[in-house]
Amino acid sequence: MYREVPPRIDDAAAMEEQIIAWWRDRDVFRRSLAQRADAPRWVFYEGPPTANGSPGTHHIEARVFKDVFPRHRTMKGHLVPRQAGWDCHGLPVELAVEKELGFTGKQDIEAFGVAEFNEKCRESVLRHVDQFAALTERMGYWVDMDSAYWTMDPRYVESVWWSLKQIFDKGLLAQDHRVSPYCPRCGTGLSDHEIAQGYEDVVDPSVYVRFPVAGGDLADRFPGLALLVWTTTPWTLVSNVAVAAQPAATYQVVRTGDETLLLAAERVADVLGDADWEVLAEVPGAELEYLPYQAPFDLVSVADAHFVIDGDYVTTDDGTGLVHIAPAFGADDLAAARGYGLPMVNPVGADGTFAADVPLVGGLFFKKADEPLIADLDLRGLLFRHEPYEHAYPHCWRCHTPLIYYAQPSWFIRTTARKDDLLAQNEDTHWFPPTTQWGRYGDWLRNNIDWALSRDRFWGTPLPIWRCPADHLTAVGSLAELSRAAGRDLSGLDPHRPFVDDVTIPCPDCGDTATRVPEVIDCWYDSGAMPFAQYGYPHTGEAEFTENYPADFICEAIDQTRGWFYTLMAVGTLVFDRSSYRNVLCLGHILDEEGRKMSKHLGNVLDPMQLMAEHGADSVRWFMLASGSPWQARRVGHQAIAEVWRKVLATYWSTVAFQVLYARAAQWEAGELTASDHVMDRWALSRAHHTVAAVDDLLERFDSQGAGRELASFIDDLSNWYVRRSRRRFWDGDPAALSTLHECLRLLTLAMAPVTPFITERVWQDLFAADGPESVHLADWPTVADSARDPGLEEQMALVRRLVDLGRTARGEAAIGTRQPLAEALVAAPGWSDLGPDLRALVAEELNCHRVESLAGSGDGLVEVSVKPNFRSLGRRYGNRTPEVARIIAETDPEDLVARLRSAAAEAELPGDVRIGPDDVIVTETPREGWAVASQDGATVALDLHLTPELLRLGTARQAIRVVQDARKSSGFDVSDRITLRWDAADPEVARAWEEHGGLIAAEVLATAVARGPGAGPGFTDKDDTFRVWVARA
RNA sequence: GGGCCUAUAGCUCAGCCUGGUUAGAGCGCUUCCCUGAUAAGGAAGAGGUCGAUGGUUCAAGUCCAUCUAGGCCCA
Repeated sequence: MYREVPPRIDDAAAMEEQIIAWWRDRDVFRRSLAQRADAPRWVFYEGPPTANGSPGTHHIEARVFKDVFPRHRTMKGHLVPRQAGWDCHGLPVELAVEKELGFTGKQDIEAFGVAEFNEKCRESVLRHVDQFAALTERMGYWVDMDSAYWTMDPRYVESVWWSLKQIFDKGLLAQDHRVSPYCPRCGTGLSDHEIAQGYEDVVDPSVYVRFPVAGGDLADRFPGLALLVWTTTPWTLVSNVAVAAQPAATYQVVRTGDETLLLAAERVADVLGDADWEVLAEVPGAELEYLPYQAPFDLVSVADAHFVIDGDYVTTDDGTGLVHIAPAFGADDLAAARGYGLPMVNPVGADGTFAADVPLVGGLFFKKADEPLIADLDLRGLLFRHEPYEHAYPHCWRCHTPLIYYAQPSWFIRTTARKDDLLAQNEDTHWFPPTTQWGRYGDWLRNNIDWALSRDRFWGTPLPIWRCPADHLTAVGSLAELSRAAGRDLSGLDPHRPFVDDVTIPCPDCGDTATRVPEVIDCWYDSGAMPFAQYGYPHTGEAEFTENYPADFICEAIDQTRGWFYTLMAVGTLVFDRSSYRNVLCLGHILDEEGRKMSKHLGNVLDPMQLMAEHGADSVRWFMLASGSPWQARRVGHQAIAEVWRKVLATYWSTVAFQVLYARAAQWEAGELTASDHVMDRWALSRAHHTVAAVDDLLERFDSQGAGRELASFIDDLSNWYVRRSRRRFWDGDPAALSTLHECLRLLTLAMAPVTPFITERVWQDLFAADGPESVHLADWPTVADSARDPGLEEQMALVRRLVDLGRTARGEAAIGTRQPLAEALVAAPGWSDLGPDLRALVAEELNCHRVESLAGSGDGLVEVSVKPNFRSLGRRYGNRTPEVARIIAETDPEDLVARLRSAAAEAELPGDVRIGPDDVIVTETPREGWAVASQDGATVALDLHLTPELLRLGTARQAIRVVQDARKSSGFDVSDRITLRWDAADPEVARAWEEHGGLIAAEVLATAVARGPGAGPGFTDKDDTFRVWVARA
């Protein structure tokens, strides 16, 4: 027999905590893996969260999706290895520690000691990982945290080293220059994150400069022609090597005053303003390529330069559409200049001052050089215009020094050399949603630039390259290799700074002493290496890696397109010539109730642990999975989550509690499914199997929203139709009903287990564990029996429910409550004639009408027939004649038309050579008079409103039953308690109703005795006080 | 500036791929009904120029183009 269960779960969180403890005690997660040890694998990779702070609600989102699909696949018979991982390195961790220590820069860290600082970073990571672990367990995310990979583990670092050596050996890892914001005072580059904190409004000079054209066709045609170039950083003009033009834009040669200028057509009016000007010629931007010009300064020597190049990124929204290129001081500039083999000219030193030997500006701080340079341009007649320009410019957030975009040596992975391979790998990857593949992500790949790998920082995987004074480079792939190279045992070395920095090796090329280069690597490389590094491959874990590569499924939020989705694919392609994953689910972000991004700054952050404490993890999970589209940004709020419990999970539980209540009352024992011909049983089982099949299919396609819709709809059907309609059978302990609901709940519980693992576990324990696996999460996905499916019956039941709704509408309009029995209802609806007697009886009972008949059979003249064209079927056949055919149908006598369509021919020929069948029209039949009628979509229900005294007395009896039931409930009686019943009524008709139907009333309310006359106390009365009743336990 | 996503009821979201003539659900509001499991359920009402404009089509919330606004990512 079932265990007793409470009618309601008042504290979902407490229930879940018990389940968590139970899982832990029984080691259920590990066993769910163990029992699939030899099963085919469905590999999942956990993208490691950066443990630099407390987990937020967005972490739950991704982790719910990372959990539900592996659970589903596990039930389906796969082994789904799930190893947790923690991203330990990187600037975010360093910044968090710097903040804790009150540091303001690299100098502070160096003074503190790199070893000590890195130790603090390690501690910080450990601290935050604990919080993630707590969240993970609480939300029911099953992932193996005991064997979690940590990117700071020596074994992991060694594996990363090995892969970097592979890339180095392929010639794809090299040092080059990278333009990045740099603080000349602090002597360090700044990350994007830091720049964002330091924008300040400043006034810079905005100068328009003439670059005289130095040759070519245009120079011949327009002597004295000059390019007009706009810049807000005059100091970079010293390093000019080219001018970029937008190839797709149109440029004009314009005469103004006594000079001739070239600039973008769209800019002419803005730039020349009120001055008189005349367009002499138009030139497509693309034709300007290689047009030579005279450099604005000749202070440093630049060879093979100074011509116009194509610049796709050049805009004509401001400036002149001609952009001066100084590769040392702009990322776009550097990229564009590289394409033309142009040199990089950098006369500015690391301290931000011009080299001493540069004429005019030598020794000046870069910003201070603007003034003398502008004066010099003016003197030489090259300055066209000079005005102040106020704009936001990045400053160092620590010392407020203006940053300089500055080319610094940096290590790159030549991903551009493998771009075609990356695109090919992307071609073979399944993206959800599919648009990401060639949209956001594909676009990023097509515009791929080399991966700037190195960081001038402390807490990261050290770049394993040793360099000797002769610049010979040696890549090291493991501590063992390093030991061999160094000639001493370093197997126990912590492969972090500063310890690796102290290891020197003799250069294999020249024997001189090689020291490690100072950089650490981008922590995104660490996480991209997780498919092999989590096993320490190839130094250890060969078998695990081979079995688990590549992943079948990964899942993160959309911001990872340029993050983990990319690095995982890139590292896989670079090292193993294939991407590391096959299917990728890309989630939208979680927003607050106002649609804003959650941030500490706005104070709109929802603490995930608190959210689960309040609503339960199941409700939060359901919300994340099923409320809105996974790949769309969604708003999360308390109300929406509370609704999940109320509408879905509480209803599910309540159905379970109902089953338990009556099964226990009937001493019913679960066993084999009791075969039943009852139409409700057949329908419920069909719906259950339908739901299992649909949820299965939807989860296969990562459509958790669709799966939630199916589950919620079945829960509603079960609770508000099957149970409601079948109550009497449960009171009677009907084994077929109990067995059917048992089976429906079993199928539902299994299908819902991946989504809401807690409540389904609870239900499993209470109802099913005795006859099956100990845990629902050790159970197999249910097999769908085609024999149980009956789509025709499901359709017929849908019609029944539609007719019942129509009947209610009709009653509502006639203001006659459902409790009042009526003599007759007439129905007209497509499909009505196919309904069996049991389903018709169902309609009669729901409508509380003694008879339900077909409207068509009620005799001629009673019924009004109207016909509407069915455009969907007509349109298919008649195309542009459809409106005309619709008009012809409208002009046809509807009664005649319907008669013809219902004749044996089932077809009607209309004027204009129109031939229509029964599907081409929607027929609505309504009785003419004396009926309450409701119609919709060709279905009509008409209720006979004529109330006889007999019917009225029966209505009174129904009212009496209702009042007694209420009385029982408010007196706190148990549903099976027998009672004695007393009643009194002044109205003789009411009294007659009581006497006439006393037996019925007594049977319905479990009264052993019914007598007229007052009982003890005030008793209970109906709404209109037509009678009074007294109840007492028998 | 570029790319992508989104825009449907007061709010949260379906519907759009595959076009069909009173556009759906839930929450909230009003009225009523039903209730031996239910924090439930049902009916009706109020509440929609389906972001705008143009196009394709016999027919557009649905397909196409442009625009606007918001979001995300990147400059």
